[in-house]
Amino acid sequence: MQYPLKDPIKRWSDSIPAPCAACGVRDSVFCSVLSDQELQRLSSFAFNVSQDAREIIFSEGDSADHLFNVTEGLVKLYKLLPDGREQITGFLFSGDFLGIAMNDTYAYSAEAITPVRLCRFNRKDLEGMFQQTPHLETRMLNMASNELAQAQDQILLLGRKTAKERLCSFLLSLSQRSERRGDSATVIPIPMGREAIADYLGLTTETVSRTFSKLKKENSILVSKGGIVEVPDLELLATLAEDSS
Amino acid sequence: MQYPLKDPIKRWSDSIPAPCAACGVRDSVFCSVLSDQELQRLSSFAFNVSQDAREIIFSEGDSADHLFNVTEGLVKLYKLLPDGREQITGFLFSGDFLGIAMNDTYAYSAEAITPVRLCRFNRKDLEGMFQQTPHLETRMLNMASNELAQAQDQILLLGRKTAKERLCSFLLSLSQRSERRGDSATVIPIPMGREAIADYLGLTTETVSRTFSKLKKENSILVSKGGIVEVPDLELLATLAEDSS
DNA sequence: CGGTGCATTGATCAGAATCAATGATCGTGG
DNA sequence: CCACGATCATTGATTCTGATCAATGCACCG
Repeated sequence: MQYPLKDPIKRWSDSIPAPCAACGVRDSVFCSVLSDQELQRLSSFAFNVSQDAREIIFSEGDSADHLFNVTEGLVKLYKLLPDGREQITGFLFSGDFLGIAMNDTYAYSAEAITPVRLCRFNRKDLEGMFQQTPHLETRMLNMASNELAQAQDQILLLGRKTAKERLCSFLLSLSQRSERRGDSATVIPIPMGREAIADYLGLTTETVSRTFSKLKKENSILVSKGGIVEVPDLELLATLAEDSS
Repeated sequence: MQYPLKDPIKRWSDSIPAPCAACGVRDSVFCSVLSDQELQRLSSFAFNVSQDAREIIFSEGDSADHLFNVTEGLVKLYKLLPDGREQITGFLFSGDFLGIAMNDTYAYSAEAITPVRLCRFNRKDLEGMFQQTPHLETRMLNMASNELAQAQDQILLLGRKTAKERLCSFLLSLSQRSERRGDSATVIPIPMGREAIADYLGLTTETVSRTFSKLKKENSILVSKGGIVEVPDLELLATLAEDSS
C-alpha cells in the first residue's frame, strides 16, 4: 500500500507554473492531441499542485473552477449519502483527466488516496481555448464518451453482479489498465486498500476480503507481498467476471 | 401502462425524410441550439422511423452508425449478462437524445418499450456538421456531462441505497422530469412496468411491488388507476430517497 | 366469459451486511 | 534494531435485506 512520490523531499508548494513540454504525462489522453504550440498555450494557465494522502481536492457542490490532470499518485472520486455511506465512482491514476462530468458545480468529491501531483487548469481558460482549438473539444467529447461507457459498465456491475463477479471485473479492469500502460497484464499491483475497493464495488471490506480469500483458495489468483495480485489465467478471470457459476 | 402513439393508424414506413421545421421536439435539448438554417441542414440527413413496442432499435456491439432523437414513446437502454440478467441503464422519453455514449460500436442495447417514433441521423453526417457548427459539438459535450452526472447518481443508488431509497429516488426523478416538461410534479404517470423498474433499480419485480405497497401503506404515495402515482409530500419523498430511516 | 399478461402477496432461502475478535503490516520512537 | 501502537486485513458468528419459489388477484382483450 506504499506509494511514495518519486521525489518525496521537495514537496511542491501550491501553484507552480507547469512546464508542459517537460511533463511526464504529456502523452496522456488529454494532452496528446495538442501540438507543441498549443501545449505552450496550455502551460500558460496550467499550474502544478501537490496534495498529501487523504487531502480533499474538491468537494461535491463546490463551484467547478478547475480541471486537472493527475500527474502522479492515485485519486478517488466519490459521492456521500447524508448518513455517511460512501460510493466511489472512479479511481484516477497518473495520466488520467479529472473534471469531465461537471456543470457549474462538481457532481462528486475528489480525494487523494496517495500523495498526488496534479496539473491544474482554470476552467474558463480551458474552455476559451476550445475556440481556437476545436479538436481539443472533440477530444473532450471523446473522453466523455469513454467515461460514460465505463460508468454504464459500473452500473451493470452494481445492479446485477455478485460479489465474486464484481471483484473479478475489478481485477480485470486493473489488468487492462496495467497492460495499456505497458506493464504486465498478469501481475497487478493493487494500490488502494480494501475499504476503497469495497466502496467502489458496493460491498463491505469484509466481503471484499472474503472474496479475495475464495479466489486465492481456488487458485484463480495469487497474492504476494505488497498487495500484488498475480492472475495465472486471464480468460478464466474474464469468465468469472460475468458468470461466477 | 397504455401508451399508444397519438396517430396510431398511419404507421410510418421506415426512413421518411424528417421535416425538422415541423418537428414536435425541435426544442429538445439537442436541436434547440440550432438556427433555422442549421436545422435545415440537419433535416437533409434526418429520417423519421417508427418502431413497435418490444422492437429492438440496436444492440450492444452493433456498429454505431446512427444517432437518434426520440420524438414519441419510451425507450429503454440496457445491458445483458451472458446468463440473461438485465440491467437497464436509462429510459428515454420523447425529446431525449440517443447515442451519446458510443465509440465505434454501441455500448448498450436500445429497445422500444412503447411504440416509438425516432428521428435518425447518420453519424458521419452529424460529425461532419460539427466542423461548421462547433456549438453543436459544445452542446453534445454538455449533454455528455449531464449524462455522466446522472450515471454517477445511478452508481450511488445501485451501490449504496436500500430498495426503498431506490424507488423513492426513481419516483423523484420522474417527478422532476414531469415538472421540467411543464406537467405536474406531484401527479406522476409511470409509463413502464414493474419489471422495467426492477431492471433499472437493480431489484426484482417482487421487491419493487412490495416497496410500492409499503409506500402506499405509510401514505407516502397514492396510486390510482392507470399506474398514476400521486406524491402528497415531495420533501418527504426526497428525504426517503437518501435516508429511508 | 375466459384467457393472457402483469401485479401483488406470502413463505422460504441465500448472499452479503453487521457485529466481534484476531492477525498482519508499517511507521515511529525509544 | 526492536518494541509498541496504529491501521488495515482476515476470519468467524449471526442477522437481515432482498431474492427466489409459489400462489393468487386483477385488468384488459378478444
